[in-house]
Amino acid sequence: MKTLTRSFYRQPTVDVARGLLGQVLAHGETSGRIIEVEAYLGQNDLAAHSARGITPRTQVIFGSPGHAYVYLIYGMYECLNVVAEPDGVPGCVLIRALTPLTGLDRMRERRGTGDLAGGPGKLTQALGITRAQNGADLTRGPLRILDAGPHQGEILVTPRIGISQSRDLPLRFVLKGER
DNA sequence: GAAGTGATATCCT
DNA sequence: GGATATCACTTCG
Repeated sequence: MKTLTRSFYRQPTVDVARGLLGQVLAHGETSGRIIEVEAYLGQNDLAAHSARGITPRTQVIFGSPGHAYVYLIYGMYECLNVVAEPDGVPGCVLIRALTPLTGLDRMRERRGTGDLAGGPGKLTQALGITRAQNGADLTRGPLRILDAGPHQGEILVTPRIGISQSRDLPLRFVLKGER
């Protein structure tokens, strides 16, 4: 499988979000198919971390596309985002859920029992992704997204989950039947 | 349905 | 400098 190239990420955030569905997120021996994502825009989107401009934490969102934005939420969970849009333009895609493909034993080791990658905080644990990967290049290195080709199946579009602002925007994308 | 957890941003002195 | 409110979640009851 080929790794997704920089030009794929250098697109409008919503296009990157839709394009990521069905692709394969891989970290070392562990990997999974992306089945649920959310887009976070830079403008007119108060739920986005980048909404109030550039800060030490949000600078990678404004940086080069195809890099990872990893942050800690609620004191205990990491969330993985993919930076979209050209350099200097904010926009990122939150990876919300995977179906595990390889390295299942390793994932179980890291997660313990129960669901492996059905939520944003779970999949980072299962793949061993932490803030150490913040800013990592997804087109090279151990953390990558692979091009699995076009997926068959419908994309469901819904409002985003777990946010208090800009709830109405239809920016959550799910592969139908994979949820 | 609620608690737990700590970094971050935005106030305040 | 310091205090406080908020938060793109998970787990256990």
